[in-house]
This record gives sequence, structure tokens and C-alpha cells, in this order.
Amino acid sequence: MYANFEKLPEEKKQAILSVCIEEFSDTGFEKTSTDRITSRAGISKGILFHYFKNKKNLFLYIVDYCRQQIGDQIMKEIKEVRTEDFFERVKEVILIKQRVQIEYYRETQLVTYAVLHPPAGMEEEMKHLLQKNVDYYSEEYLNKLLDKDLLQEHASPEKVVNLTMMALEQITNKYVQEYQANTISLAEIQQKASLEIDEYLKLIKYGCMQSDT
Amino acid sequence: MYANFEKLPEEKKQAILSVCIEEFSDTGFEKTSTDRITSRAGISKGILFHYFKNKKNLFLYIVDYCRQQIGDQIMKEIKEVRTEDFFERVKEVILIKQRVQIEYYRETQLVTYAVLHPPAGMEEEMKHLLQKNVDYYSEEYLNKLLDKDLLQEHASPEKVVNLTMMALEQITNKYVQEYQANTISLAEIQQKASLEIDEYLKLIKYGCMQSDT
DNA sequence: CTCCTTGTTGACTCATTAGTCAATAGATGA
DNA sequence: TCATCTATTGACTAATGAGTCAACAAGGAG
Repeated sequence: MYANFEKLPEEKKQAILSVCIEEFSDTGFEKTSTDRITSRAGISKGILFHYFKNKKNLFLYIVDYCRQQIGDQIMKEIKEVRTEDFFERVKEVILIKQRVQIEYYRETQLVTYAVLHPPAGMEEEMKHLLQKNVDYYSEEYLNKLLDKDLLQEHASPEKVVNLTMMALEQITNKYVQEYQANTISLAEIQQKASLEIDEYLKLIKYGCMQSDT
Repeated sequence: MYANFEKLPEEKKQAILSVCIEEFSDTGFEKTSTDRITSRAGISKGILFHYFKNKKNLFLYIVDYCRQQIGDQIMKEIKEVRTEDFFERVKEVILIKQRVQIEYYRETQLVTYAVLHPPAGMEEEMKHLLQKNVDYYSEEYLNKLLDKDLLQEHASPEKVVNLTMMALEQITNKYVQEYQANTISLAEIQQKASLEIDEYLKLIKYGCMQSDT
């Protein structure tokens, strides 16, 4: 489908891709102008439409490319994680995600935006694209690590996994925003996030109420 | 500023407002056409620009109007809540929010969208608008209801409030989506949400691990 | 009825943009 | 060298949309 584009020399491909990523993540689908893309990338309008046929296809290609990049990077790093304790592992995984989210922040922004607010007429494509990502680190897998024998009878494993993921993701997102606003170093926010994560994990593990209630 | 619009007969005002809300919430700022608004509302293009000067002002006016409507409605209902127990109260409040979110779903969608993804050049206005909403049901207030004497020493009140709000909001949002997708009744999703909330509250109160660990 | 004010119209301008296509440049092979 | 094919160009089209403005309508006030 995009063979003509793909057989371009890597250097030129990268130049075009990075301009597109910048433009789309900055101004969204509608407001991004193909004129601006072509002039910034130093190519003609004709050739862009020759490669991708239309703006919609270009956008889908770029979003999918970003999704893949992020996914690959996260998977690569997660594969190294050996920790078997559920809570420790979730923590490590979430900190990896945070790092990647910062390293690929434009890509993350673009994919998040595209999935949450698909441009008119792309709802189906985005759903399809999202599915490719769902299973790249399944909750099922985490679920298996949770030792059910240690859980209280009222605590269903799915709820524990869900609450934990939700809480940790919220914490890391908060710090990502801080990182982007000010100029704290990555190491610093990871350290802060790590401490806060520990406290929330304690809360989830042992609750907030004194046991004699 | 918008005196000319505001002194219109209520009926005509409502007609215009509701068309704008529909269009903006459906297609977002950029894609919404003032031509379409005027023709659907049965008014001329000239008069729309006479009332609001430009599209940006119109959008801000509509978003603020929606924000106010939602806020007023929630406040009205929350004022009736007498429950003093923190967890019970948070639950009631969140279920009220869920009801209002469903009743005013277009308005909610519009405001959420506008705040999360402000159209180019409206970032400041949106921040300002958000601030008006922040304190309409402060976490501070909820904080006061949390009896600190009952908490374990590791559980900081802010974290308990935060985790609770986050969890419950996520649950209600999940059910709102279900409601919008299928055709379950409001009563039914509120009942389901209520049960699930109870389980998460138990988890937050007493944790998931058996105490002898 | 006439003058004035205020509300309202919609055809028009001007800028922008996705997408096209005839023409050109460059490469390949005979 | 010439012929053929592919890659690339950029001026052009057609559509759309925000914002303007001269003109018209309505409703008093005198």
C-alpha cells in the first residue's frame, strides 16, 4: 500500500515522518496542513499524495507508526523485568511506561489523542488500532502473579489489579505533566514517583482503617 | 459583552444555544461550521457575528454556559446530601455526578473536551474556566470528614481521599459509557455502579492482604 | 406620516486547503 | 545517443469557511 514511501532511503523517510509527527501532535488532524508538512519536509505536495493517496491515510499511517514505536520500546524494556512479586512488578512496569512516555512524548500524545478523539470518519480504524495495543501487556498476565492465597476473601484479584494499575498510572501521569511543565530531571521525577507509589501500594495492600473497626 | 444576545427572548436563546452545543460537542471547535449553526438555528450569519463577534468568543461562551449548567445542577443536588460518614458521602456524591453527567451528556462532553484539548490559542481561557469549577466540591471539604483517628498511621488522609475519588470516578465513567453504548436504564447502571463501589470501598478501607503478613 | 434607532439579512470577499495533473527531471537499458 | 519508464514537481481547481457590510425591516417617538 505504501510501498513507494517505504522504499525511500531511511534518512528521507525519517525526515518526513518526524515532520508529520510534530505537526499532527501539535495541531491535530484537522488543523494540520499538508502544505505545511510538505514545505517543512522539503518535498512537493504531489509526492506526498502519491505516497499516501490522501490526508486520512497519511494520518493513520503516522499514528500506527507511533503506536508501534512506543509499543516496541515498552516491550523491549519489560522483557528485562524479572521481578515476580505482583506489586513490585507493577511498579517497575509502570515506571518503564513513564520513561518511555517521556522519551516518546510527541508520539504518545499523538496516539492518545487519536484514540480518544478520532477525527470524523476514523472511529473504526482507531478502534482497530487500539486492539493491537491492548494485549501488549495484558492484565491477565499480571493477574496470574497475584497470589490469591494471600488475599482477603473480599478482595477479588481483578479489582486489586485494576485499582493498583489505575492508581499507579495516575501518579506517573501527574509527574509526567510536572516534568513537561518545569525542568525537573527524569531521574528526579522517577524517584519522587517511586516513593509515592510505595505509599499507595501500602494503602492498597493494608487499607486505611485500623483493623479493630 | 454579549448583552445583545442575552436580552433575546428565552425561547430563541435556547434554540441557538442548543444548536451550538450539539454542533460543537459533535464536531469540535475547528470542524464546526458557523454556516451550519446559523442555518440550523434559523438565523442569519450576520446576527451570529453581531452577538458574539467571532467564532472563538462563541465557543468560549457556549463552553462556559455548559460548565455553569452542569456545576449548578451538581451543587443543587449535593446540597441535599446529609450523610456525614466520609465513604458513604463520597459514594453519594459520585452517584449524583454520574446522574448529572448522563442528563447533561452533550454539555459534559463539550466541557471535558474543551478543557483537555483547548483549540489553538485558547489555552489560557480554558485554564481560567477550569478554575471556576475546581472549588465547587473541594477535596478539602471531604478531607475534613475523614476521621483521622480511625486511620492507620501509614495512611495519609489526602492519599485516601485521592485514591477513593479516583477509583469511584473510574467506575462511574465505565458505566456511563455502557449506558451510552447500549440501552440499559439509568436506574440499572446506578444500581450496578453502587454495588461495585461498595466492593472498592471495602478494598480501600481494609486492603487486600491478610493481616498476618 | 416621517425620522431615527436598532435588529437582521445574506451575498460577498479573501484566505486556506485537500487533492489533481500535465509537465519535467532522472535513471536505466539498448 | 536515444527511447522508455519512473519519480517528482508545483501551479491549478474546487470547495469551504470566517468574517464584513451595504441594504432592508420593524418599531417607536414626535
